[in-house]
Amino acid sequence: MRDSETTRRTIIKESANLFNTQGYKATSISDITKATGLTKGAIYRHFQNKSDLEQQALRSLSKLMFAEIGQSIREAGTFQLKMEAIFTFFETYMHTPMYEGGCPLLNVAIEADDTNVILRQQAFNMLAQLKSSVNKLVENGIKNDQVKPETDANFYSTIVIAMLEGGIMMSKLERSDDAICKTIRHLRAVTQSISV
Amino acid sequence: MRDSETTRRTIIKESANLFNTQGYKATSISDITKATGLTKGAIYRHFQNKSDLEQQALRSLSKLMFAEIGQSIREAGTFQLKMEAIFTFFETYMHTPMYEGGCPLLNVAIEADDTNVILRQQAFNMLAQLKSSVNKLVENGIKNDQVKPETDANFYSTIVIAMLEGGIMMSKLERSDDAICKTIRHLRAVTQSISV
DNA sequence: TTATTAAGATACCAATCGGTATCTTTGCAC
DNA sequence: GTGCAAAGATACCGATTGGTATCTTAATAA
Repeated sequence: MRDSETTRRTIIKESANLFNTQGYKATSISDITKATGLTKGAIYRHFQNKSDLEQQALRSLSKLMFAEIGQSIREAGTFQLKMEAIFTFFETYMHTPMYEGGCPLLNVAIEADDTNVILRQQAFNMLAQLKSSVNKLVENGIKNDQVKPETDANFYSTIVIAMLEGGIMMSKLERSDDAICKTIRHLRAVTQSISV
Repeated sequence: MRDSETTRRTIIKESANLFNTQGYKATSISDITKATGLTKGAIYRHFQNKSDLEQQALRSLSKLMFAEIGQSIREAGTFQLKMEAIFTFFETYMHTPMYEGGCPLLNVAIEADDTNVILRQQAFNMLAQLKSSVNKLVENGIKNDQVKPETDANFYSTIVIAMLEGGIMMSKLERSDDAICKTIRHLRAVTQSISV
């Protein structure tokens, strides 16, 4: 028989790309057949329905995103370097073809927050995971005398994420690095101000 | 004959509401007939096609938003008070039923940036107008010795807008004021730091 | 080489999409 | 009242939607 797992992966990869650029509801199954070269029958053999495919595609994007961020963080030694790794990740991934449509978290949050409970929950979990990651970085930084002990980790992580996502939105709309670079420049200053 | 202008306004109002909550592409004409109590024939008498309705509905949302912000700004005397007016506007309008789906600029920017050139251009113009407004506030603040003369207006307006929009996304997703309040708290500190 | 079974293709379904042509109703001028 | 024109309702169009039932192809075990 044919390699089931390979075709499954290509379906997820191509559909994730389409979902992230065109939107989840706006992407039809026939869009996915065109992108994969497969037929509807092949797709529905691997996924129960469109909602199932949406969930798995978003989960794939989420894993991809956190795997990359996680690796960058682990490779950096200090709090400041770890934050710098996050900044460069968000700065560069506008250009990488990996996430053609921009930040998967931002995209799905805006599309699903009022209409799709399942995707909304996944987006919520992604945001929680992102906040938790930054929180831990701050807490470890405090333990290792790299961050001022009075720092409010939740406050810091919230404004970092808000500013990055907002900067991405602006840069995507303006088709220019300008906004995301400015926001990161500010975030570097904020990070500096809480460092010992 | 019936009052054409009134029905026209209700169509725009109801469709703008639906577009802003469900998305533009995801909202069908039949959704709008249900919301307005009118029929397809009535809608297509007032608008050439769905794209035409989308444009006019977004323009209506845009006018509404800038009219409110503009008024708040005019009523405030100093740079700090004007910025405070913007902050409270973004802080409160999560609760107002006026923009049920959140920030019209953020919503249309995320949906249209890769797929709909017309709406994308309108979103681009909205962002430009918003940036221009904040820029002018800073420049006037410098003239009136309320803002430090070395302040980079473009830098300031970019991080203010990015942080507000990012905060809105997070607060909508978490269904909690927490994120937007935190971002505004930070923006107050930033605004304080550039004030004389 | 052949039987088996999973993978994928084809053909179809009702429902809905945006859009239009036509019919009916409404309100005003006379 | 009657005529008239504009506003809105109704009925339809082809295309597309998500989904399914069935048929064909391909790879492996015997």
